[in-house]
Amino acid sequence: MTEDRHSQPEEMRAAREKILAAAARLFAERGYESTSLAEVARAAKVSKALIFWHFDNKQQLYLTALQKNLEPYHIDREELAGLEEPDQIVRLIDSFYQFVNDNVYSVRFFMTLMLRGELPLGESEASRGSDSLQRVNELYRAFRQSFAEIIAHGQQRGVFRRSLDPEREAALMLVTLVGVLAQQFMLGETFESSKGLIEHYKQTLFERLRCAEP
Amino acid sequence: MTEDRHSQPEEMRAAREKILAAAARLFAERGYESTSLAEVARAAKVSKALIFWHFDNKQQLYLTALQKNLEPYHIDREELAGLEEPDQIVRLIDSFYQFVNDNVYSVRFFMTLMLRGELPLGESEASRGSDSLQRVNELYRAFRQSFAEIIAHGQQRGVFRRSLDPEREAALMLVTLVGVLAQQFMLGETFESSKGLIEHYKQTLFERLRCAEP
DNA sequence: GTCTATATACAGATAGAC
DNA sequence: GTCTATCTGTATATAGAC
Repeated sequence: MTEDRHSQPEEMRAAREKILAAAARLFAERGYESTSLAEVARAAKVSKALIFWHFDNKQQLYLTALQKNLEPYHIDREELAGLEEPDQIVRLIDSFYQFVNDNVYSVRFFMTLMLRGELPLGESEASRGSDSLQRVNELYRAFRQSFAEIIAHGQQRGVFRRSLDPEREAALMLVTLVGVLAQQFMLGETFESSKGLIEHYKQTLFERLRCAEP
Repeated sequence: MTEDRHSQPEEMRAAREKILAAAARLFAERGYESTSLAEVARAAKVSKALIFWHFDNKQQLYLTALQKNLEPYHIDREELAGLEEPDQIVRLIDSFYQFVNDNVYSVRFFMTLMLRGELPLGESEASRGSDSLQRVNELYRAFRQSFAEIIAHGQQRGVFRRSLDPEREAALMLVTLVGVLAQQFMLGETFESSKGLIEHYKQTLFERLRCAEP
């Protein structure tokens, strides 16, 4: 999971970009309803009217900002090559939380959206909003599938128990990771305070996955 | 986890109660920002002005409605008495999801609030933060502690592995339960579709907790 | 206690100068 | 492209009759 945003100095960016950056941050922090365009304008240091020159309306700004938040991320499978399966799993778990930690606002934002089913514009077609949500779902599935593949490989190589169903295990893993995340956000805890729990989970996980000595 | 709301026929209730009921439902469904008092008034079949006679302002109505949503719930420890520890755990897990299923709106609502940090909380003191969030935290802790106690008891009776730390295990359990919940909400799944996952988790859990034959 | 009517503020959105 | 000024709708909240 890596990010390749090519960021530029604040002052040099075109107004449109400044608006998008401010909007992405504010919508993520405060949500759609309670973020006014006046606030976005102030944060971006432009006039309200300029927002309407660049975007048709509030919703379109919002959708564009969403997409901007999602585009740069992908799972980096290269970096796992050559590692033992257990290490691959550890690496994937860590990069999951690294990603989350680096993008608290966006992640919180998307969790809120999905939680409320707030895919704006109503969930009926035509709303390109669901594209963004679609992307999140893809990302989620990609993680799950990566875990499943690693487990399956590990089984073939005899390091993981063969009695397990990789898909089921991967699904449960993702659920747990998301649970830690949710708790972290919901109880207002920091990433640091969750670390103990995460380490404990890794240990638990390997006790489950690992073969008894062959 | 049981509910003991004493509901009355819609027409007979005092206006204040009708307002609270409508507010609780609408806030839970649509959130604070996007629920107008006009809608509440319409749903409660009273005038907007009457809301302000009964409540100081929108926020106070909101907080009062929240409390109404939470008060009736508690963990019913009686119902666990006499069961074997593993059965107690199964029962607690099931009643957790039963509760959630019976109160989708409220649960979703509170998760959203906590996620957005919309209420000034954080689990440690200081927050004059709403009583309601405090209540949610208490409930969460009560569940976790119940699990920890059951595990500890099971250890003493020799049915669970003694090498485990009950608090740690309970924390991880809650995280997983919340994770299933979060996924259910976020991916728009139904409770039914999560059942397979939950059953798989129970099985995984007991493989971890149970002693090898003594 | 409950209503109608109204005050006040601010949201999203437009017009038009530069 | 960016601004100031303004329109229009709707939100919270109040006044006052009954």
